[in-house]
Amino acid sequence: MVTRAESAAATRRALLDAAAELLDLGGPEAVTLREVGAKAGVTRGAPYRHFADKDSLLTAIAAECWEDIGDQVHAVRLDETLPAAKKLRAALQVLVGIGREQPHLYQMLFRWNGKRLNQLERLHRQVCGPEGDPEAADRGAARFQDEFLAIVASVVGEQDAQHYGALLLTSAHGIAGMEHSGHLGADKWHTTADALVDTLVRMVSAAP
Amino acid sequence: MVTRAESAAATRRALLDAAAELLDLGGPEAVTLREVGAKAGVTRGAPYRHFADKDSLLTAIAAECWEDIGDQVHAVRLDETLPAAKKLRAALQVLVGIGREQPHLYQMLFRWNGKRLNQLERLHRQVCGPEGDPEAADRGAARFQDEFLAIVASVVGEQDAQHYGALLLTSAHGIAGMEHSGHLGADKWHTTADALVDTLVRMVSAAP
DNA sequence: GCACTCAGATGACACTGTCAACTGTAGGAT
DNA sequence: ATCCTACAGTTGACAGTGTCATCTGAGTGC
Repeated sequence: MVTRAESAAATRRALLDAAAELLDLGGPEAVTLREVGAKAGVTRGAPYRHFADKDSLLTAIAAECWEDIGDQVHAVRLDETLPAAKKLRAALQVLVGIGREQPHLYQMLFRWNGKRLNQLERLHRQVCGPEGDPEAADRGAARFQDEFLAIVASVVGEQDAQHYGALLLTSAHGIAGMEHSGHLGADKWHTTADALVDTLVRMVSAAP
Repeated sequence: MVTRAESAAATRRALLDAAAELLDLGGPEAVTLREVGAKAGVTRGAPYRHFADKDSLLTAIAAECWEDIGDQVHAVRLDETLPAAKKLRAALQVLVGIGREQPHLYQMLFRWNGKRLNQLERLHRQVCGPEGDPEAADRGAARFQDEFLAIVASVVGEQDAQHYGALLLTSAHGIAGMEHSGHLGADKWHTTADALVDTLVRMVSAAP
């Protein structure tokens, strides 16, 4: 026999998995609460017992992805076999790789946190309804940032880590985005995302 | 008296303007055909006489923006008072500036051309319905690319123009995107979008 | 003058997110 | 053992949405 808490947790997981699959296949528009419920074996209203709204569900997926990214970059940072520059390259490739293989998921990572709740609404949710935990994604992103910054610092020094870290991250983000949107076609620019990342790392490594 | 063609052209313009305003205020979700029609003084069905669907309307807006960007970069390229590196910076700032001041419009520029019609569907549209001209945006982007590449070539030479052009463009795109999504907050990275663009130009100008 | 074309209006349909009200059961209190 | 409560999940409903088939009426070529 399963306790009620276990059952609820299982449903929540099933909802997340179903939503992630739909997101992967057809983007955010394809994630309908009805189909998410059907895939998870419940009905359309059930998700509202676990997430405040559709947006919170997508944010929760992004949060899990951020956590995963944090783990990967953490592993890269601790990998003793890699020289610093290679670590930098590997860390950036984590992002670009997700952008390439799960573009819709990637978009969720960097989207404007749609209904950024003002303090009043957040309080209301905290009292009355299920907490979407909109901060979870931010915390995951911050974890990644810390890991990433440590790697950057090992290449350019603590002093310039913030600036060059931001430069590398935004650039990788742009590479991922334009690769996805088709504006970085090899026939258009005669280069590839990977080559751009390499150049980026090389230039920053040699930066004054 | 107005001819029918004039009236239709005026309506089309009104639709584009109304949609652009709604897009600016509330993003793509806020652009509803009903409200676009209302703002333009027609009803919800009217837009379908000018655009195949909502997506085509948004694409048309993006196309106009690309054209505008092309003009601006063209002017920058011809400006004799600017040294090459400053031209590069100015060209990139055109993009970053739009990302800052009209973020929703900016997103339309680089989105995956949603319903990228396969050849069959495109033929069908060509025969039966109004042409959304999904290529217009691509043409506008290509125009910008040519202008931009010429400026890049004047800095790094013809040989490396494609590669470094792509690097600069993707990076600027990432800067604009992360600034918009709030992931480039000054409190997080202790730097600004403008500073990043400057560093980018400096590094590329000094590149081997 | 007349048939025709086509911009626009209108009714309808399927689908969406969301919520109020309801149901049934797990799990603690008596 | 019995009652009670909390709460996961269901169901019905509603307001919007994009989209299409159909209709209307005025400009236009003959």
